[in-house]
Amino acid sequence: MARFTPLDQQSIKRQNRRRILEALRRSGPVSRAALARAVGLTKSTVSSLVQEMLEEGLLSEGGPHSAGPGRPGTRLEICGENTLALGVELGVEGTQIVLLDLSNRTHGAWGWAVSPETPLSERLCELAAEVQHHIPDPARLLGVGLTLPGVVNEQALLYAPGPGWRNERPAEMLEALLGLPVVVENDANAAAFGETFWEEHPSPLLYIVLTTGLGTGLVVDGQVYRGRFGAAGELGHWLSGQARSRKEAQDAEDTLSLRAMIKGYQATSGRNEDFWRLLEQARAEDPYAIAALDRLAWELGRFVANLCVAFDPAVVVLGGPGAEAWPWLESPLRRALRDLAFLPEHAELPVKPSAFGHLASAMGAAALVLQRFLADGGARLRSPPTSHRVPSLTVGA
Amino acid sequence: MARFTPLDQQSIKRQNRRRILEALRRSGPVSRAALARAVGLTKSTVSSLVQEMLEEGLLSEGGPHSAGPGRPGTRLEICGENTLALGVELGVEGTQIVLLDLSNRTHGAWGWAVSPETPLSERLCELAAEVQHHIPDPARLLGVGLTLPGVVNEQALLYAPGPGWRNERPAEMLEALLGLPVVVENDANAAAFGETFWEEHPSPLLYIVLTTGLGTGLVVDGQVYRGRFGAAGELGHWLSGQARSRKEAQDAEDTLSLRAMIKGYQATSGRNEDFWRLLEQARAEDPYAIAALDRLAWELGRFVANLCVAFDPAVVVLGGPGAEAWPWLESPLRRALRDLAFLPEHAELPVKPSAFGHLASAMGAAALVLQRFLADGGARLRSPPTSHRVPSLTVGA
DNA sequence: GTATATAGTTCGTCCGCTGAACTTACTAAA
DNA sequence: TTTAGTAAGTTCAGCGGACGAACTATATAC
Repeated sequence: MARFTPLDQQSIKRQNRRRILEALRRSGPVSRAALARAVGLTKSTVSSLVQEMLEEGLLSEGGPHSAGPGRPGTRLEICGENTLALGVELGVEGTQIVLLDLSNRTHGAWGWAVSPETPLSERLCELAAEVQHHIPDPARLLGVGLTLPGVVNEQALLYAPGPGWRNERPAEMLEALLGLPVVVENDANAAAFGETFWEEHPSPLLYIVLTTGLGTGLVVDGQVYRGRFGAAGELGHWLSGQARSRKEAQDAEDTLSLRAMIKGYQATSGRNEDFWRLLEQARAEDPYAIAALDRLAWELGRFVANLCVAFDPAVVVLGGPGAEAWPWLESPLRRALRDLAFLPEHAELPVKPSAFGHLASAMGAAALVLQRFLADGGARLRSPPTSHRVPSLTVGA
Repeated sequence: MARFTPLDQQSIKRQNRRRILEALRRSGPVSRAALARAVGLTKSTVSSLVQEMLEEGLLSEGGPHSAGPGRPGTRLEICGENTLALGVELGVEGTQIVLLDLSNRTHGAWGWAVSPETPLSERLCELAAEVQHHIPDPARLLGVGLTLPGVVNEQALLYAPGPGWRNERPAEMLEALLGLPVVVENDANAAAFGETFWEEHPSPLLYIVLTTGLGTGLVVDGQVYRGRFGAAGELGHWLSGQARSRKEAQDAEDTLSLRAMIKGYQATSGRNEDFWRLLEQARAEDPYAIAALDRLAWELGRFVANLCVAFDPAVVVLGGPGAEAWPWLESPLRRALRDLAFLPEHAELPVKPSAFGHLASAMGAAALVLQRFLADGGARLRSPPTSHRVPSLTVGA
């Protein structure tokens, strides 16, 4: 039986600190008084909590801000320098990195391609070297978020069909290499989380990653839903048809994925081109390309309609390379959704492309690190508050 | 933006009271000292909280309980009389009622059949009359839980395909009729919740209701997952095939449901019999009946395998009339699951029949009422016990 | 009986939030 | 320029709730 850790007064404090940080993150620089109103605490409480956080170097004071009569407030801000998080997407075909902080600033974003067969350990070493070279003073980071294109269960990778990895422990490996806390997550889950972390979205949010294959991530009330083994949302592997074994069976990816669409396009047009070329053709109004995208959109609409009777999301966000085709997808998708919706409400379900494009997973990974930090009310995860005022850090944008 | 209600010391107290109640509910009569160990509080804290709850009539003291050397403890128990909850399942073909309390005692269970076309208002009046007649002093109830075979969103019924109800407000109606708080929930969700409330289960738990149609309920960490409109888990309406409209389309119920199975059975055997007769035939080893059940089991296994890549449950519970066929379903289902599992882990997924048979939904409904009560730390939802609520209460002394 | 062990109570202490009173710093009108 | 008005931020006594040590109560083992 789980050991209970009953709430104590400190947990209240932690909670209130978290709320202050979240309010600051959302509403930008505001005064203590405004903060108190926003989080529902008294001025005195906010004042003393803010005082602490200032001393810890978590917040910083800006100039006075006058608005109408009365004493002007002092602008409070989250100190970005001390709340840096690194987000890394280890994709099948490349690695993508972003460096962010809690004040919503992006300090850098870069990536590179890799060969799909590279072993995970090699990818991690490569990553570690990159971090050591390009990030001055990595010890200041709160941590590293790492996403993988596979099933992640309790920081372990169970299975990644794309690159063919099985039963790996990337968190431990990377922690050893970098000496930093590492959070591992499935790529679609991370992207879904990132979307809710930086944008205003209703809950539940369902994120669909449309790439070679198909995957989804679900965030409910700010929490990633993973299921027992982290396989929740692996809907690309939903079986249709009557086959007696998984190998013979057809799955959702076989009809809904860029791979499937390109196959159809190649068959009808006779052209042997990849997704990006196909998009170019569509821009040039090539009927084969447009027909292929239309079929994709319809399949996607059918899929979304089905997700409504499974997860009943309040919003659906489309990500992955497939999202680049959004202009061609939107209206046929909407039509399919209207024709196939179970509830009339589902026909109006908001569906939109990701706000972060190809950075979505990496941004989500970083968000997971920041989220952890917030959950602890901004407690220093490492290097307890001995010397708080550390020299400032600037990273190439 | 949601109004924040920051934690105060009272919420800690409420939380601790809840934990004490939950520990007592699980572990039966125990001493204050044992309780303190179980919930991780000090003896003094437990003592004072228990003192209060005794005075409120929430707990009662039993005789001393001696175990080895040392002063024997005083057995503490939840007072059933003051924690009664009524659970009602309004099914398509009948109404089922249970009367329970927090100490896990069943005070009664009964039901009756109704005509499927009866309007909802009539069903509720009939129910109210039944309650007034058969329950002495209904005012003592903590509340009534009501389940409906349809989509329930924020206490309103959006759509119930079975009886054909749409946009009804059963909670308000029943509250007016009975003068009691009412909680409304989808039948599968309630059954799922009941299963986690009274049995030890890992999370997430997925409950499959196999009746004429097909529905599921999901409970994650003790919370029912409903989605935006309460349509989550309406998987009977998952579409397969390429149809262009919902009417023409085939859905999961068309292949996986008792209706579908019976249709198949009637076609092969030429016999025009219902599910219960089919079960009798199976008991008599009729090959047609057994073949029909085998097909059902296989479809169910395929469905469960798919649910693993959608919800990735830690346990699946089978309910509804279909669960009565469990002896014939178990092994073919297991086989299908093994052949179709995405992860090796999924092949071993625990699948079991509901512990509560045809009472499952009604028990779940009652559980929802009790759960609310617990969440408030056992605060009287109605009729505050004289001096303990508004005036400043004297602790200890 | 004596020793030991456990149950339950009492009371002083600590911690975090509150609310009222206060100081500070600005705007606007006289 | 003065003065009233208003809002920001600080201070401090007080309160509620958990804690822990010391205490009392009541059993078993010998």
